[in-house]
Amino acid sequence: MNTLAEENYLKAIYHLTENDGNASTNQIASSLNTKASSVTDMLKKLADKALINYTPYQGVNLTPSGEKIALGIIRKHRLWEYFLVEKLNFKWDQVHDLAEEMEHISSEELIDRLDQFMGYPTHDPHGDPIPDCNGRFNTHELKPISAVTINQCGVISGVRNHSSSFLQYLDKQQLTIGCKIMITDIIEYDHSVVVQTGNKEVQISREVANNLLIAL
Amino acid sequence: MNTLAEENYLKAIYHLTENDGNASTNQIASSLNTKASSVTDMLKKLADKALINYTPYQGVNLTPSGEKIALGIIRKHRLWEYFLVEKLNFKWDQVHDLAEEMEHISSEELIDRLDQFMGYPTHDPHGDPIPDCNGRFNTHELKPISAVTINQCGVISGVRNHSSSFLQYLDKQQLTIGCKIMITDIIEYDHSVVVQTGNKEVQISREVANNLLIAL
DNA sequence: TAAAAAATTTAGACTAATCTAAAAAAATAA
DNA sequence: TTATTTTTTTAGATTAGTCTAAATTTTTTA
Repeated sequence: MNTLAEENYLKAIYHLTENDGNASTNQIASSLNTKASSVTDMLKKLADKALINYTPYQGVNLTPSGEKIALGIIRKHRLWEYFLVEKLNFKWDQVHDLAEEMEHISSEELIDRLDQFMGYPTHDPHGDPIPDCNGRFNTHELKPISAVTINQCGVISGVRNHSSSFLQYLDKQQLTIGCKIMITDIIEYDHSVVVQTGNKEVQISREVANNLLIAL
Repeated sequence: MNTLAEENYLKAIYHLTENDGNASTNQIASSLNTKASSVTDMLKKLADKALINYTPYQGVNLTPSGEKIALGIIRKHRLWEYFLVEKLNFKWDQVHDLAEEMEHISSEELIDRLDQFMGYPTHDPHGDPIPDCNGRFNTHELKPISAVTINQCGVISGVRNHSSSFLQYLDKQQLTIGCKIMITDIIEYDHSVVVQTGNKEVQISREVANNLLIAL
């Protein structure tokens, strides 16, 4: 098995390389709140274990076995988040740090039984897809609201930022997962977006629009 | 917060001093599968934190704040065991090691919500009492079967050994928590005990009788 | 109660993960 | 294309928890 620190590095590298190609030492350091020199040390260790491809100064990406481990951790994280919200009635802005701890419980059988217990959910409370026990999940195309044109409709389906302050703001504006919305105006001056949700209209900043994802 | 190692030491000391007075360095070492010298180091650290009373060469016991932490961990352990058996359909012989890992998840709120979700159970799957959120629990008097006289009746209510081999043996003999039994004979030669359970009679060794607890 | 045995502590070393400071490599800019 | 800046790595130290071996204290036994 891998240590807690190793698991956190693999998960960070997974997320940093989800779209692009390689993760840099500094990117990893900042996403784990650690120093670049610590990252270098760990990269050597993970490379020795054949979990990452590492060329000094060139950044890293996951090998198939590293990716498998990362997906296992992400699966656990998202299933625990679902459990916390659906069974224990936590709010979606309260579960991230808890799941961060629970994702390191090692048993595969436990997580598979938890999955079954909850009826094999496909998405966590923030709209992120939950990998199945083989690490597979559907990546439906989501767009940030900032990338959508006027008069388009869609369903809020994900967030790019999981901080509780952002999620609490969305709650207050009633912009939560599953809401049908329409983009009614885009302010030229500061790129704010005016959104029709249910019976009311709200105006959200470019920053918010960038971090709120919809399915068209 | 305390480290994982500290929590394990506090829990071990709690169990070793549950009945008697002080836990010795060697007792702690053997219950944690570590060396006496490692234990001495940790005892100093726990004493510095005022979690144990430690006089060199004299063994240790918990201070009130150490006991509070130990009871918190035991509460978590037993609630997770209950969850694993009642909600995820694990067998009672499969949950100990899993709960050993889960008991270190730190959130109080999580465990209190889990407690509520399950309806505030009072005993775990092995019959051990679950401390409430203030660390209180009832200690009903249980006796090992080896301490009971012929013709006495009782209900199997606990075990002193949590190993899966012992629990699997009890399953096979249909000697599980809640079973009504009667002691029908005690073999003088080797202190085996003959027990009436349901419609059949089984003979159990002194060793087993020592580790199986009943309420009279 | 002195000698032997057992239990405990001390001394010194090791590993994993981290850090700061300095050196080296790569990227950027003049 | 040389100098400057940024990024990354190396060197050496630190902390928590552990270990082995030696020293010390306590307990047991004769």
